[in-house]
Amino acid sequence: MAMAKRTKVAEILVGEYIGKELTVAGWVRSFRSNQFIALNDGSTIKTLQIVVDFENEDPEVIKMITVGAAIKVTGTIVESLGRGQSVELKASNIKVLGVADAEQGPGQYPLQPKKHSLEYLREIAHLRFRTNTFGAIFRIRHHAAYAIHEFFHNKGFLYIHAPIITGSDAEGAGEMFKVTNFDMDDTPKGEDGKVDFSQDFFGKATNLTVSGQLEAELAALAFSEVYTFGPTFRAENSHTSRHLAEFWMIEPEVAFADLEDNMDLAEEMLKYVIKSVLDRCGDDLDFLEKRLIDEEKVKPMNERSPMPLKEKLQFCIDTDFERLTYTRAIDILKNCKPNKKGKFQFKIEEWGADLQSEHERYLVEKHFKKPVILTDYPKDIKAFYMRMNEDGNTVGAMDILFPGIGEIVGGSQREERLDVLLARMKEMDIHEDEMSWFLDTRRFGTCPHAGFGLGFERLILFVTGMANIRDVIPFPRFPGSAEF
RNA sequence: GGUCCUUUAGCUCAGCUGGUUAGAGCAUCUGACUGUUAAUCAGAGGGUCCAAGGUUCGAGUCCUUGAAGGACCGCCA
Repeated sequence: MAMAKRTKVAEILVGEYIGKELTVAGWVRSFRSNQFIALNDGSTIKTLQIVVDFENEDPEVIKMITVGAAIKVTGTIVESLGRGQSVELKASNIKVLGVADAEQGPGQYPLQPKKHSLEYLREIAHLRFRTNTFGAIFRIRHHAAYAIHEFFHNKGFLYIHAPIITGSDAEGAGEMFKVTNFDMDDTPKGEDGKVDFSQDFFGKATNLTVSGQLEAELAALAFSEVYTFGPTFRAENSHTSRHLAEFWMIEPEVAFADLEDNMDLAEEMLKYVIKSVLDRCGDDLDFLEKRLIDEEKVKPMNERSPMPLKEKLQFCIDTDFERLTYTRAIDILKNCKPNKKGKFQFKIEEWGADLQSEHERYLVEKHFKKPVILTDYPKDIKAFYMRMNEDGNTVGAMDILFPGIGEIVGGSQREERLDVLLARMKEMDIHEDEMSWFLDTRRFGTCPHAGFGLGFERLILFVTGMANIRDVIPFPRFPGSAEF
């Protein structure tokens, strides 16, 4: 038997329902005066006020209405007599579907109608969805993901599902997690005493993917324009608020495109997603903006955000990203005040140095004060598949740097010339035989192509104004932690 | 992998140069009130001060080691 038809809170708050009888279901956020329930069903950050006729209601039912309880209420929508809301539901029937034990001790409902620390909520990630902050974050995350598919679909890109288990260990993007079906206490050994993966499930050593790029390249050289959007895994021992061991990445790959096309695509996509979130998640952004301002009140002026969240997002849409070469960036950094005064932990001395995050931050937050695209890095600090420039020293790479986040996109024009690619692989000691399937694209109908990787969680950090990447993915995985 | 910070009630925190019975707000429980907006008022219960060791007449406070959490750096998205 189906549950009686219910109307979502989001719908009630914008629709014409006064005088109508309907049913709602959700979780109690607060219960005041034995009379007013703030009911949230996740469809919006807002709550619907339920007015209980406490004089005629069963006292046993009223006792079960506590913060966190799931209830179903039938009643009539009326204009509110109070000030905080325009409409409310006058309850005629209340059914408690699930109580939330409020007694002290183990089993107590851990969410109270008050501010909790993000660290505490991280420990109860299975319940943090029910808070305003995480409700807002994950509604925004959904809309951002939807906007990404929408953007690429509208442009005629094909969504390609790259494999999560990969037989390649040369994706070149970091340490990999091993995938095996072996009994770890009794692994088959070969004659050389090493683990014999030929007896494993796949008949070879396999890993979790660190990037879908190589597979996306294969597809791009047939469909012209493709993208992947899936989980990726890095077994790096990273202890920062910007890294996860499991994160979601968007990787478009475009044939017949060069570095400039690549930058145009990335900038257009970022603006599209940010605009979609601004257009569709206004209430959630309002809440997060206010939360951020409150949180920053205790910080000194120079550590606060230069502008409120929504204004920052609008600014990002309205501004052309600053595009400059690595070489020009080094010039600016070499001659900037902090460098000359020794304020940088790592002084910029000469061309070829890898930029530290303090340098990137200076360029984005102090010098240009807007998103920056850095291009044409020295070949020695970039991956083997990036296209060699005419100068023989730099490659057609591009990194997009965002204020407060740092690198949000990393991409390049790919090396499509077989001889040049082979030479680079030899230089960087990457074995040709393992990559022959990839090299086939350069052997058969190769063409100029380009692509990039966008860290989805880093984009969500930016649009929500959150500070820790562990708070923008439902169940974060990082060194020492894989809870839930 | 490196550097630094934190750990006191269910939650958020205060606790001064070591001093005798460790506090507040919220939450919980009891009662009052009943058009509230994180309701209000009165009362009650609730503590292995992260753990182990040390210094001291005396340690929540000082020292050592460990654990857990966090920030930053490196690796990158």
